[in-house]
This record gives sequence, structure tokens and C-alpha cells, in this order.
Amino acid sequence: MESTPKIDKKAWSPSIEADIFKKWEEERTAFNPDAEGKNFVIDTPPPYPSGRPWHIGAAAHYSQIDMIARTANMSGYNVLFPIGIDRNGLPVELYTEKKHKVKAHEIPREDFLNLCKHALDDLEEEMIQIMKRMGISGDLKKYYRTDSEEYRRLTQATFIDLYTKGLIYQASRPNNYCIGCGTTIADAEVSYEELSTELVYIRFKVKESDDDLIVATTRPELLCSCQTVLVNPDDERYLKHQDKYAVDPVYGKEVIIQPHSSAKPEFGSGAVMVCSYGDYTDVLLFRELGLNEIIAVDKNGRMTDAAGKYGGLRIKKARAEIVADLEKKDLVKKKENIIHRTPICERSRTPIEIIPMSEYYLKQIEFKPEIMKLAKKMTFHPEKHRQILLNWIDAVSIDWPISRRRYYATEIPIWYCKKCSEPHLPKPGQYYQPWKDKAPFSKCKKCSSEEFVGDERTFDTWMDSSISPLFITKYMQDKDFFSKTYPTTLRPQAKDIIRTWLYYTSLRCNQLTGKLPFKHAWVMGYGVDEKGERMSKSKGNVIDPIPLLERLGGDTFRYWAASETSLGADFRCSENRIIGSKKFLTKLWNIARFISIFPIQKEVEMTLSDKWILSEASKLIEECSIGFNDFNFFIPANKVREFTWNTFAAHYLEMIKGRAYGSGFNNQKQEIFSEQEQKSAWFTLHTVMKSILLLLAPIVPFVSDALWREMYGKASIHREMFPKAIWDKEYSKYTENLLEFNSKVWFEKKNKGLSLKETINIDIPNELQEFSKDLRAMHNINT
RNA sequence: GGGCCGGUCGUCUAGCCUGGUUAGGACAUCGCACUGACACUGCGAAGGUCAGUGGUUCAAAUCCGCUCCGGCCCA
Repeated sequence: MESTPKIDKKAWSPSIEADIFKKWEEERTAFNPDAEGKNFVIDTPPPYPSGRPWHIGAAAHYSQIDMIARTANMSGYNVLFPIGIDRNGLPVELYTEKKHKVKAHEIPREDFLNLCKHALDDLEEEMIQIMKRMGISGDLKKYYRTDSEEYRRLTQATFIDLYTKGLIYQASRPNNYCIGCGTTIADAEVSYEELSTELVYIRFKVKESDDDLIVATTRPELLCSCQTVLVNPDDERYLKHQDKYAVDPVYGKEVIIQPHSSAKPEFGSGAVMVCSYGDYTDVLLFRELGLNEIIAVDKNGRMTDAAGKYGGLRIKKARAEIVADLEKKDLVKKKENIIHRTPICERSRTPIEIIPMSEYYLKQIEFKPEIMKLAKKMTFHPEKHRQILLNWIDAVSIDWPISRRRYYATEIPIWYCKKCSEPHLPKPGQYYQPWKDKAPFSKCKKCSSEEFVGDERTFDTWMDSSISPLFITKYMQDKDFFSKTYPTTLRPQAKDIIRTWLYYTSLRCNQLTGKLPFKHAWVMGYGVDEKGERMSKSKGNVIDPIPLLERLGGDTFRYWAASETSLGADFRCSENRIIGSKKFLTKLWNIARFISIFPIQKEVEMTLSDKWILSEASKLIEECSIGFNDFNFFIPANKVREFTWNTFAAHYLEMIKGRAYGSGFNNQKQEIFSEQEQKSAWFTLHTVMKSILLLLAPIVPFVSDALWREMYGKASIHREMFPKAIWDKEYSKYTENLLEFNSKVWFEKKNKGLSLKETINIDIPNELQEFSKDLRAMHNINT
């Protein structure tokens, strides 16, 4: 028997991945909802090109999402795997301002938007390149953008629909306002940071007495809006002051001192002033106590006229001056530094102010029970992340403010009558820019006036993002397509945007269609650095995926992404870990290279060794399908590696080598294997090899396809189905004994200083007698 | 203050739901070895009181209580 492998290269070389990718592009068939098989629609998260390099963890997520698509495909589904790029909202604006050294509010809006439109083009191009390098199977030539007219048109149409249904209203109420971004933001966009701040003890006078009342506050500049001072009802220090009036030391205003349980005796002096608005508690207290709000801070972050001589100053400056003035008059008893949990804007990291503004709201409070019900119906992968969504729904306490005072986002499609201010909404189906477009109405429906003014605001970008399942299924555009693809099958997404993207999508799509937008939510953890810390540019621990992909290849990267950490858990990124996964691909390559020596063989009557490894293969297939069904690639990646390397290669290949070559035992030519036995080995080798390649195909699509085409025909492995566990699993009962016996022989030879080729005298245990021919050949055992 | 998740060889992780082998694997470390595909290899060794503590049980990494530590979320 000749021993020339069909595959001549000695190692897997990632450089050929580009050619394979090209082949896939040529062979691509478009998604057809009417094709054979059930439809499987992935609501792919459109990544945001927010800077370079693209976060290696995010890139890893995309490779995992591709594994989902390929898994569905190999399970017989008809897969729609759209690719999108998110380009709306504040990050683009900030990036544009920096890139072009302009300020959004200082140049004409039109010019600014034009700059924004192309600011991300190069970053986007780089992302697409990375996706290609990773072998993403979605159509990378036809990807969508969230800032396209088609997308924004749909956002506006859904808004008009919900407005007509009465789910949207305008109201002025105290809300989170980010001075850095110049806009109201939703609770979901607020995060918290422990910041150090100064607690100032200010001396108030108690009216009609000689007593002082010390009030501790972190916001002395809000003194002008103070409407009452609270003390704890059980605080004996202040019993005598209750229901008297306190006189503030700057404006001389008299406010009532009232008992209230929200004043904690142990915090500060135990007496707190209630101002509009220091924090969210103030908002609740104003409401509860029926106080009149005084607006102390304007939307530019300056004090209003209500602050008297401090009017016009920035918050921090006003605070410093007011404290200095009070100190001069000895009205500050003391100051201390405390750590204060401060709400900040998630995007700009600026502390939040609470300022009443007139904004549009989408009703969500009344939908809470419904969304809660749906959240319990969705299948979560992993199940444990469901709780994050349930907790958030539970915490939702006000309707969602959806209007933003920003520029590069979908415009609110409303015009107002110049005379009577009546709002007018256009017909859905077109993209409207009311800040510059002429109103599409001739007369006001209320007062018949003919002049209109367009709303200048935009939507919260989550208004766009939350309808991605509708956009990809052609909602309001192609009824037939929509009816066949919606609800979508699966939403893959990161853990940290459950309270925004997952929640808002469930809310909005349910309001619009009455249905849950997807059956499965697949939630991934964060990519963190080698030490388990989050990656950030300031920490200097970011890893650029491009050079890694270039050097090690897409499959190495993907195998790492699959095998490193289990579903939904955070995973550590480091070059060493990625390099480690390349070894397995080389091993796989060489196993295939060895097997490619032997001809493809039809099924024949098999020997026990062959039945044994096929039994193990059946077990492997079953274990892997548990992982694939849960879209958990950690399981197949590790199980296949363990089987391939530690069982198939280390034991089975060694056991049948002689038999496959047909040359009998190493030194004892007297015993030769029959042709039948040889063919049985050939058949088994190829059968197991095929199963391994098929099981790995969704994870390492390049190398599996290269080997498949080389060994089993011209068509791509990605047109195949997963293998079925058709082999009798009973023979796995020998596994433990076989592995143990082989180890024992190797150990003996080593101890006696024998080379592996040399003969040895050793007894084959009774339970393995049926394997003795293969075992004697393998170890060169004397009979 | 409340909630959720986690704590297993140097590092990462499986096992925990459904108690019961010498707690499995990978990387790193240390020996030895060219073996009819593979030195990007093979074989072997060393390395763990399963965070701590109390309980349930014939039996606990696994179930329950408490404590400590870390991460996230919400007040």
C-alpha cells in the first residue's frame, strides 16, 4: 500500500482562507422565505463603529453569531442572517466633532449632518473587512444601515402609528437631563458612579427664635429653589423646630421645617433641604408635599435668574461662589468630603441634572404586565440572564421620554401650526426632516392657518434600534415576506444592553404587532482582558483583532471564541489563548492528511475496534447536539477536540494503522489482516472523519470546508446536514479499559527503556481479548 | 440598603440542577521519546484540604443556613 496523502501540505495555513471566502461569495444563494425548510431569522445586532480598533470581544461575538447561523443551516433551516451597521445618534456626533474639529451647534445643521453621514465610513469598512476575515456567512455585500432613509422612514412610520393609537404624548416633567449632550435622556441611559463630593453644613436661622438650624447639602447652589427643610420625626435634636420656619442665609426666604421619614438623622446634620431638583428623591418629595417647583438650572448648565446674583453662572462656579460668600459671613459650619453615588450620562459620563422639559413620551407603564408576561415566555440562552430583564421591567417607573435635542438621528415627524400650535403628523411611508422640509399640509386642521413650523428634535436612538426585527422582516413594506419571517427566531445580543435593546424591542414590537419579536434571546457576556478586567483605551488593554486575524486566521480566532468560555459568561481575551487554539486546527489537518491516504470505502462488515470508535462517535454527536440546540458552542468545540485528539487520534488511529495499511504486524509478518478487515478500517476512518468535520463546520468553516472539498468532493461542507448518531453506542463499554490498557503498555515500554517499535511481552486482559489482533499490531506484543 | 451572578490545581475551566469512581480537561511547568499523518508531535510526572464555616445524610464540590471576597444591577 502506498502511503501518499491526498493532502500534501503539512499544516493548515490561514492564508488560504481568503480564497475560500471568495468561493463562498460566488456560491451564495439569496434567502428565499419560500424555499424548502422552516425559516430561521436572526435579528443580528448592527454593530456601532465607534472607534478603532473594533473591540475584540465584539468581533468574537459576531463569529459566535455566525456559528448560530451555520448551525441553523446545518440543521435544515432556511436562514436569514442580515448584516447591519448602526450609525445613528450621539457617538457619531461626538466622533464627527472630533474628527472635523467642529461643534454641532456652531455650524449649519445641514452641513453637520453631511459630515456625520460619512464620518464612520472608514470605520465601517474596517468592520466589514474583519467580518469577512472571520468568515461571516451573512451577505456582506448587501448590509443595511440604521441611518439610511429606508430605516428612518420605518422608525417614523411606527411613531406615527403609535401616535395615532394614542400611545405617545407630550408632557413637561422633571427628567434626566445631560448637560454634556444637551438633551433629556431615559432612565435606561443613566448609570451610576461613586464620586467624591463636598457636603456643606449651612447655617439657617430659625424664625422667631435665636436658634440656628444646620442644614447639610451637596448642592448649595440650589438654595434658591429650596422649598422646605426636612428633619426626621424621631430626631430629638429638632423636635422643638418642627413646624417652625427656617430662613435661608442667602435669599432670606422662609421655608417650613417639617418632619419626614426620608430625613436620615445619621446623614450630615440630620436636616436636609428639598430643592428642585437635586436628585430623584426631591422630585418625589415635591410631588408628595405639593411644593412649587423653581427651576434653578437651565438646559445649558447655567443658573437661572431664580439664583439672583448667581444667575448665569455654571453650576460648579455658582457652587464655589455661594460657599465662599457664606464662609465670609461665617455661615458655613463645616465641610466634609463624602463619596456620593452620582447618576451620570452613560454616553458622555457627565453628572445628570433633573430639569423639567417638554418632551414626547411613549407609554410603557401600562404595558409592564404584558411585557413581563412575554419576557417569561421567551427562551433565554442561558436561562439565568432572563432575570436581568425581569429586574429591569420591575424597576421601570415612568414612561419613556423619546425626544432628544440632538442632530444626527431620526427626526420627529411633526409640524405645528404657527398660529395655534396644533401638532400635525404626515402620512407614514416617507422620510421627513421637519427642521428643513416644507410641511406637507396646506391648512391647519384646527384654525385653517397656512403656516407651519417643524419640530427640530430627534428620537432617542433606541427608537430606531428597537424595531430592527421589523426592519429586517420588511414590516410595512412587503406583507408576504413579513408574514413568513416575523416573529423572528433569535435575537443575539450583549448582556449590558438587556435593559435597553432587549427591553425596548420587546415593548415596541409588541405595541406595533401584538407579538413577541423573537422566540429566543441569546445573551453573551463581555470580552474582558487576561486578568478579567474590562477592556478600555484608557487602561491600555485593548487588543486589535486585525493583526491577530491576519497572522492566525479566522478559524483560529473562531475556535478560540467558541472554546474559551461557556454561553453567556464573560470571556478573557489574550493572544496566547488564541494561539493555543491554532494547535488543534493543525492537529485536525494532519489527522485528515493521514486519513486521506486511504480510499473511500463503502460500508462492510466491521471489526470490533471499528464498532467501538463509531460508538464513541455516536456519543459525541449526541453530546454536541445538546450544545448546538442551546447555541452553546463551548460544548461541541471542547467535546470534539477531546474526542478527536484524545480518543480518535491517540488510540484508534494507532490501533488500526497496520490494518489500514494492510501490511500486518510490525515485525511479525506471519499474521496479516484480511482485505475485509482493511476495508472496515477505511470505511470507519472516513466515516468518523466526516462526522468530525461536520460537527466542526459551524465553528471553523474555513478549514472544515477546505478538508471536505479536498477529501469528499467539490461541493461545500456548508451545504451538508449535521451527522446523525446512527451507530450502536453499546461498544463504548470498552472505552475505559482500552485507554487504560494502552496507557499501561506505553508506561511499561517507557519504564523498560523500550522504543515504541520494539516487541513487548504483556498480557491482554480478558475483556479486551476481542481487540487482541489490533492491540498486538499496535504495540508489537509477542504472542 | 435590596437583588442577581460567581468563588474548583500557577492560569482558565468541566462537574453542581438530578448528592455516591482516584474531582475531568486545556494552557503553562518539569522529565523522556523522531513512533509508517502531525515536533504546531507523542508518552509520562508534578500540581487541588473544590473560599470559609455550621447543618442535612451512611455519603457533600454537589442540598440547606451563615460569613468572607469579587462582578453586575437597582434604590
